[in-house]
Amino acid sequence: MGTRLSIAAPDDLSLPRDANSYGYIRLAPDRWDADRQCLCSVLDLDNGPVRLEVAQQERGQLRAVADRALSRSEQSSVRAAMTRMLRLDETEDDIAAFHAIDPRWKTSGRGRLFRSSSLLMDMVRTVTSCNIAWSGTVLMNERFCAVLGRGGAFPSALRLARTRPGTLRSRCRVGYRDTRLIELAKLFTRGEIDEAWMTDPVTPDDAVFAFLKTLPGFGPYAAANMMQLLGRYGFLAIDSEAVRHGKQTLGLTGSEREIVSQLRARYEPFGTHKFRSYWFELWEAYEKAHGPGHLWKPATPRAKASAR
DNA sequence: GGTAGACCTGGACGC
DNA sequence: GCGTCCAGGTCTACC
Repeated sequence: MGTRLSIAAPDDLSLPRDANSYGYIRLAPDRWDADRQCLCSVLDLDNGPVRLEVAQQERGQLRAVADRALSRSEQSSVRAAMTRMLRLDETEDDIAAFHAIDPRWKTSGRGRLFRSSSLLMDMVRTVTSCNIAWSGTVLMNERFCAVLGRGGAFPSALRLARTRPGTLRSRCRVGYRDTRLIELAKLFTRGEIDEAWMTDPVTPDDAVFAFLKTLPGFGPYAAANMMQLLGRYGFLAIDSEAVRHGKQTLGLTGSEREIVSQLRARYEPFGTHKFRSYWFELWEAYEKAHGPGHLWKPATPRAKASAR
């Protein structure tokens, strides 16, 4: 007999909209069930892996159903995971502040960006999204969880740190990213990545960004992407998809360098919210082309970041 | 500081 | 079915 638990959410949260705000919802062990409109995931908890289905039946509340009984401590872990993934700790005032700077998203209510249930998972997903088509990222993460994770969950830092590069390369097909991912996991096991420091509002953005760029596999794009995943939205993660958006949707012209420069100028007025302004503009273009994100099926063909 | 080339995979394409 | 080419961001060597 599984456990059912209710999770308090901000009144302005819409699960279909806010879960489908970033492509990581489509990376194992997470999944959006478009038919049942629920968020599915696998978490590795104290007593082993558990499959979860999370739905929203009423305003201000989510309901999670686990496939086995959960201890009190495990229930807290589920709540913490959902809080992180759906950014439930971003208040309505936080979102209103974004809408005050960029009113284009006030009607739709967009403001929250989906992320992973842990910092390590966000970092691995970011590294596996670099220098590869989105379909490759999806495949890598599927294999990563299937090969290394208990019950299909995301592996622990310890498990990843103890994995041989050859295993990652041959069975998870991560290519040259093998040693970078293992080194990253080792930094976690040695306590050299301090999430509290990175999320502390007192820590300057530039210090966090500089630290991220020292991590294996993290260049300017990956570090900027991690900034938004840490709730610091004042950095633009410029990749080939951003340039494509500039050309195709915004009609920018010139060399790639000139387009990047125009993109930076375009989003500069949004200050500490610029990533969200950029991202929701990009996401809106995807939804215009493919329909609402919460109706996308896993097989819907999409370009790389259209699923990000 | 800027630039070129290697890294690795999956997919598209031509034969 | 096979071989070739290409996209994608980071890293390192070199100027």
